[in-house]
Amino acid sequence: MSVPLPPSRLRARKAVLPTSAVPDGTRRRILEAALQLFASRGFHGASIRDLATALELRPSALYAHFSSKEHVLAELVLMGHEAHHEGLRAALLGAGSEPIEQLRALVRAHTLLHANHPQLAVVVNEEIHSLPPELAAPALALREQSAALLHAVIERGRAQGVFSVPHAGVTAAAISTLGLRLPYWYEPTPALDVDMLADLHVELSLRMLGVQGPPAPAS
Amino acid sequence: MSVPLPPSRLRARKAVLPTSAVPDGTRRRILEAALQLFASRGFHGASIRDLATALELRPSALYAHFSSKEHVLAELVLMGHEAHHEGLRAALLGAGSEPIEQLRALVRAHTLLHANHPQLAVVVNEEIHSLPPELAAPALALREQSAALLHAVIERGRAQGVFSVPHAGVTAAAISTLGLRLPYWYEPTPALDVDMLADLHVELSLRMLGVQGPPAPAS
DNA sequence: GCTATCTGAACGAACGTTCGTTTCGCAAGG
DNA sequence: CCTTGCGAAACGAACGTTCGTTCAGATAGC
Repeated sequence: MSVPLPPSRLRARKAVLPTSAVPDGTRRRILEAALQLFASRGFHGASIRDLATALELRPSALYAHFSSKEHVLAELVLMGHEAHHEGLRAALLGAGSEPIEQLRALVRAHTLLHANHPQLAVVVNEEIHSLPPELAAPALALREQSAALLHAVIERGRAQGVFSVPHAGVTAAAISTLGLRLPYWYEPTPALDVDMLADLHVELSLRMLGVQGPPAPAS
Repeated sequence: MSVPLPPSRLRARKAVLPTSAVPDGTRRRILEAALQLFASRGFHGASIRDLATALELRPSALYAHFSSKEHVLAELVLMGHEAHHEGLRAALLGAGSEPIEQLRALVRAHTLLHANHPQLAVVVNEEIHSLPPELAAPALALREQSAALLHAVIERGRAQGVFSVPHAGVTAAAISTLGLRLPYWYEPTPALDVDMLADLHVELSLRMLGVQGPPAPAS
């Protein structure tokens, strides 16, 4: 009951899976509870018994749905990368052929995904290192593909002369990073909702790429 | 011997403490080995026995120097925050009174610290969440002071009209983030050494702040 | 009566930590 | 020069607990 609060990385918020590919049922409940726990205490800091307690189950019951604790993490990590990659791909498809529009779409999607699914963003980016290489590999492959999307847009924009950057790789890293650290400080408020945040990240990204935007409001 | 390689977050590089405040000896060796281990496997993923093995000691020997595993981490986390804060403070003192120069100094120092001490950066930013609140508190206080330094410079620049940002808080977060994610992708090479990287981060930061820099080289 | 799900008990291993003993460098005393 | 005593450091063995996981059996829905 009155156990001293364990340290927590993310304010407790209900974890929501970004996909409907996992049908309702115990398996989905396990994934959502594990997402919450792994995000707040880390993979090694959250035990199977913690997970079972959160689900009001006995530890052994989990093994009817997953073959090991690592496989639960692996599924979360893969799912997160899939949602991310699919989000970027869809955004790019919906944008026109102009690099500026494409970049706007990518940064918006990247920011919205990280802001709307902070726990998954944390687990995907931190706890993937707790997976053995063979379980992490599929996710890492997806990650490379996602990075390639951004690089391609930046390179095209540079070739067309609409982007002007001192160093494409460092700039791409900077833009990706905007989203990656979000879960650690951002929380939606009426004064700064996810949509405004995405617009701000687009603006910052374009500035880094040397695109002259509209003058900033006086505020 | 041929144990299957455990997953690792950071390429193995010798961990160097950024301070000479810790005298040579076993205590310092423990801190450096723990830094290496905690950075690569995480606090919960690295055991006292792992640490002892790396030091060619028996687990019990460590307790002559630290009262618990948590206290080893706490010392690393505090030391990292102190080095960071002191680095920023010194950089700011060495800069003039112009916001642009002050920002350049802060971003340079921030980037150099993270690039030169990647393990410490990772431990400080990720593993601090494994500490009980009372051990994390001193470091968190320092962190707030460091953030305040950046905020103050941005606010002064904005008041003087040399910076023009759509949202000061989000821009400050973006600039901090540039350094925080460095350990995960950057490694010094002749083609991109730490000094060039710091310059690039300064340039990106000034662009985000709406400062017109020199035109980017054609490369 | 088959299948899917969960329980209860238990397994061996690994965990952080404690404690009595041993080792060793070194200064003091004869 | 040898002995003695001392404090710091490391050892070796063990502690109680928690870890991930297994498995035979109970339960429930089709």
